[in-house]
Amino acid sequence: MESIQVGDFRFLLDLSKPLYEQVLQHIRHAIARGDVQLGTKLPSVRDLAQQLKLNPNTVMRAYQELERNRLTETRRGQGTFITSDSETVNQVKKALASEAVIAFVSAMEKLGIDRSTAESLLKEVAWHE
Amino acid sequence: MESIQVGDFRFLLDLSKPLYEQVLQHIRHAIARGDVQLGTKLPSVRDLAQQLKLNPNTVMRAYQELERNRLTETRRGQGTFITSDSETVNQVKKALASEAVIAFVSAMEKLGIDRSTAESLLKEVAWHE
DNA sequence: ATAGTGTATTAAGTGATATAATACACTTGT
DNA sequence: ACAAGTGTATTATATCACTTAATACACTAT
Repeated sequence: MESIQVGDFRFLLDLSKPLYEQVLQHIRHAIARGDVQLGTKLPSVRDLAQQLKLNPNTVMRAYQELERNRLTETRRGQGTFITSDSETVNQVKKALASEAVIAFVSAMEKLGIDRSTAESLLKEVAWHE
Repeated sequence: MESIQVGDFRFLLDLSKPLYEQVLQHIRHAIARGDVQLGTKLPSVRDLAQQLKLNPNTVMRAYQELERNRLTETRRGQGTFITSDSETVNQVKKALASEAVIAFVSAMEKLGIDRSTAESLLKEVAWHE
């Protein structure tokens, strides 16, 4: 596996999930983490496609999903820009975190693992902060 | 959505994931939770297929995956039986729990959420034990 | 003008999933 | 011996999501 650096972003693609989804998530996470400055321009669709060796349509799909989440804004003829509204970023971040929490709790319930046991399991895991 | 009861199992299928995977997970979770007695016989491939309105091949695929996990044993001409080895069940349960924990921690890391914040989020969730 | 943006369209290819129709090997009960 | 019920294998077909490809168009900046 080789990771590819494009601008502020580092991409590591595999075949486990749809490519457009991986591109979407890489950028979304970078924004949520605060790794990229708000208001800055994303690589152009064609640029990113070429560097990641993907079809422009595939990158396009990721970009459109980002805009649907209001994480980016499109300016015709100029490019796609990360939103400058930190509140939007926080909302998205919170929503994604909530999804992950719900998925975890759901998984524990399906396995019949109670709360205290689940908390013990969590503590056993190395946690890089 | 309508859930279908077959023997000791309750199935609720949708189109969000492969059908064979959903069948697999329903049975696997039932075993992990201890909802079914060890050593008992699963519905026959044809029976389950008919009741779930699936193709026998689809059910077959789920059953083969269960056997790969050693959660079931096949006796030619007799049927597919849940393992009697509770240790195997515990191992699988632990492995699945571990996967879920890792997925959760990974999600938090990707979002740049630290441990204490993640724990707070977990506490906000209603937890049916 | 020219080059660089996002965007839309149409076509084609690929792979995973699911169904369908059969056939075979084995076990149990009669 | 036979029939019925098991798991299993094979071949074919259909569908759908994803991806690529090749163009074309509208807009913006230099």
